[in-house]
Amino acid sequence: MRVSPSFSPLYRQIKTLMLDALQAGEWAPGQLVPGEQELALRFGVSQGTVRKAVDELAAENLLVRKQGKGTFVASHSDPRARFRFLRLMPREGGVRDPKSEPLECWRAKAGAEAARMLEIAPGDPVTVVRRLLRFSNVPVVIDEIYLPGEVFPGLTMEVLKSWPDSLYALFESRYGLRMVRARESVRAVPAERAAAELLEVKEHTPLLSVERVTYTYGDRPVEWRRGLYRTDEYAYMNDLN
Amino acid sequence: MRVSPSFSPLYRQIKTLMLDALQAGEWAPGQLVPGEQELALRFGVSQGTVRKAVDELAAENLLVRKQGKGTFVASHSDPRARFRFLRLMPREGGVRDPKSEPLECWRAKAGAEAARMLEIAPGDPVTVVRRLLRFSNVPVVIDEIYLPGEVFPGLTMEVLKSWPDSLYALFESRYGLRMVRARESVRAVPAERAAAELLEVKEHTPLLSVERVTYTYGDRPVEWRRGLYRTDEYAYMNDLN
DNA sequence: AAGTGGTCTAGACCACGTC
DNA sequence: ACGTGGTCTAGACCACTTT
Repeated sequence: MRVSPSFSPLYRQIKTLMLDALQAGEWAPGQLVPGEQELALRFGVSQGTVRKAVDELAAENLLVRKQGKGTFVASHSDPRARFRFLRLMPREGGVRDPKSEPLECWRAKAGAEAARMLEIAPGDPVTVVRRLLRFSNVPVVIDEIYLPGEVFPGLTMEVLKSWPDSLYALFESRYGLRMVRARESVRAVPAERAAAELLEVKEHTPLLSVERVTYTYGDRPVEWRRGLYRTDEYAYMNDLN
Repeated sequence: MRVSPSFSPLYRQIKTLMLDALQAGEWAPGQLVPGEQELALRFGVSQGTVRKAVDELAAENLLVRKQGKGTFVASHSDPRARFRFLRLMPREGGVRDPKSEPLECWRAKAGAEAARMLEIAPGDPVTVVRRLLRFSNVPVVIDEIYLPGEVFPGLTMEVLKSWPDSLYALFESRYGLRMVRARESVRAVPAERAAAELLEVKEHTPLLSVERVTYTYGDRPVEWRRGLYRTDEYAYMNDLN
């Protein structure tokens, strides 16, 4: 007898409930979440079932387990997660020491492409940020970042300049918004005049064009950016499994 | 009291034993591995412990679980795994329909860089393969592939031509060697004369340079390749978690 | 000592595929 | 009907951190 045309195991339902709690901000980034025993009680299941839900959330980098201490909500402020999405690494060993320098920040209306990527209507307000990334004081990356205005109100140059490091850490603490996953599309393009000057390379030098859409909880896109990377000293590293 | 300075849980030891069996060829690619109950008996642990070991091996794409049927050794012949390492996708939807055309195949001695990448001695024999990948009949990728001669004896143009599709499927069935993971390093470079002609683009057109080292069981490097990708119609897609 | 996550076991039952 | 992996439970004990 067919009983369950769309069967969903208990631990997945628990996982969804925990996702809801994360999205609603009940547990904020960096904070300790209730123990497994307590969650088991709250959801009326065994500890093992909670454990499986937490396992999956930890595998997706939404939670971080620390033996003996507890389970925490992942945070962009965590030093180990600071450059989680930055794949650019030195070609020859060495260290990666990025410094962000905001260049511009203005308000605009979403064009067709930005609207499609951010799943908003064309003409909706967006905030655009341009910035330069230096590694060991050498300019390596230009980013142009499109953010839905509704999601990031009051974002100005002053605010950007007051946050020396990660944009995502700023978003997290100022807007309570955590970036969960991203998808990048990488191509090779020639440097245009303006980009060449900023990156201190000759015009037409091949650059990596890295377009990224970043998603928060619930697969909601909240950032679209295009980066131009110099790849003479650095390379886009990727592990394939 | 400190009891275990280097504690290793049981399921990891089981996992290692299973890795040994895979590496030794006791279970060949595509084949069914013994059931969890049987493995539990063989290793003298509970089914749950075997399960955790298999879980990790499945997460690493070494095994594939199929409910109701059993657990199988992952295989490059599996249609779903055929282009597991190829990140190039059409920019505008559409389908990906790669056809491989071998261009050259010769024997050589490993240079300094190839030797370092393949962890062999400079001067050791290597086989070099050059090939062209066409998508919908358009040339998109040139690959130059370095293989340790010891590992791939008797590899010739005739052999390559007799395998229409995946190189890795060939390696697997002819040499019993499975590619487990890879690391890619992506940069933007200008097209040189020869590459430009093959890819039917103008000289100096920016191309993606994709260098890949591929590893088999036990993190043993067995392939080093450099690809040049046209990225006008296709892009290197990457999911960040 | 107490609390957390991590491991291991044993057993029951469910969903899926095959015979 | 049977065998496979998938889920769920309950309980014991281990490893790590803090009090």
